[in-house]
Amino acid sequence: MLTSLGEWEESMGILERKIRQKENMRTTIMAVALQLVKDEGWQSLSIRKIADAIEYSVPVIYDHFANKEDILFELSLDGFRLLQRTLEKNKRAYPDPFQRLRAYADAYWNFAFKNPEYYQLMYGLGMPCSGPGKIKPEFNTFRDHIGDAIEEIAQDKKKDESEVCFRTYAFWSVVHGLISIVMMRCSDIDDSTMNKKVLDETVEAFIKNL
Amino acid sequence: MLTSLGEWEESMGILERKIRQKENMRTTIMAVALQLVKDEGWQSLSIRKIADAIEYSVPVIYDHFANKEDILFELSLDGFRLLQRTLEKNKRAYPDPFQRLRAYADAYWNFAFKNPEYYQLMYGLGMPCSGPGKIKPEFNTFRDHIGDAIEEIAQDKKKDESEVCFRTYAFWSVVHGLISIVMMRCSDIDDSTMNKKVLDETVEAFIKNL
DNA sequence: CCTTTCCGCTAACACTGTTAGCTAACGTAA
DNA sequence: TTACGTTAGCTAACAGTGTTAGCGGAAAGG
Repeated sequence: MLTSLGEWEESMGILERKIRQKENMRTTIMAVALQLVKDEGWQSLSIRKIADAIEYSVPVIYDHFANKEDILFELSLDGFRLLQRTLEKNKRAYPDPFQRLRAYADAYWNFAFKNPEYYQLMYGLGMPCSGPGKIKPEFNTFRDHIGDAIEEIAQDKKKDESEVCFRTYAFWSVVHGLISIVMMRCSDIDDSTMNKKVLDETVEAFIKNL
Repeated sequence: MLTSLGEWEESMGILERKIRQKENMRTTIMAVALQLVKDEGWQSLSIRKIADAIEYSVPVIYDHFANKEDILFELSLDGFRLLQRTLEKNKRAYPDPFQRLRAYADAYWNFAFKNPEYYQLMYGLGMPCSGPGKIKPEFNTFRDHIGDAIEEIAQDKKKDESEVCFRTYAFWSVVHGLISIVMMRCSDIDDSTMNKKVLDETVEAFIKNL
């Protein structure tokens, strides 16, 4: 029973909402959550803000996700899938493994700075959505792509298995480490061109020694 | 009104005591906060938990810290100072710059895994206590120590300035990157001995090419 | 028509960070 | 001693958080 103008307006909002209702609620929640994270950072994401944005009440969200952490976790998986797609594109585009390694490093760099919110969710230490309990096979996407390229190079040069493993982790580490250091924005190298140059030089030096 | 030197000294004593007590409270809060972070992780640190632990009411904490973020920020600074002390010890212990680089990498590794809570606060992406707004000169401690050692090596081999800069960032990145990857515990290299071996091999390969 | 299912809501619980404002104890001066 | 000003440390509130129990009404099935 409607008892006031306020309640009537509210119910009209709900009615309008039902008219332009979209099919999948889950994807809507994810999209809205991503936008909120992009706008205000993952720290200020709240269930109520999502509920407001999707124009549903709070408990509806819990019909699709176990909890807030779960939403952030799914978002990070989306991030991994997005990165994976660009890596696979590069894999097809560069048959030469040396060129491919350069392309992978570039792709990782570009991904991180074009999608800092994803990068934080995916690789942030002590993130609510990651850690020992939350194992993501997707986490190793970048390593696996590097590994393939380095193995291809190793076959020509007859290097052994463990050598390939070490080189793979070394490459992954140097690229990931540099990007996360720069992302913390505490480095006093402020010129982003300079930062990218450091990456390029380092990658080049690494490749030369393969 | 003060009428004699004796009374003045007495009042100074009271003032000093008050200052001492105030500082004492601050360090007590920090100690308790650190313990709580160690026990339950920074995510579950709360002002009320700190208040309970120090057996004072909540607003007392705000006499010593602007907000919760400030407490985490100060904790991270303590972490940097702790790391700095061990780096300086290594600096004195290893006159040979090659040996010193190895020691620095070891120290960084040990620091991270002995004090994961500090490491998270210091280097966690998207941490409430770090980021663009919060500039910490202490952040560059590790880089500066590496830089000195690499410069010393470069002088013997007549390398130029920019080469030193690149090598410094490359070394920092590879050590930091590997540690943070392992700390995320999503890697499928589960044997920690194996992980350390990857670091050692990578560091060795890096040093060989200096 | 009545009954059953179930969608989406309200309202609550137990927390969180933060602060306004009071009380009581303290040091100081008369 | 008494009176006064300072201030330390308190209570209680505000506005927010994640999460869930339980209800109402609409739709579906008979």
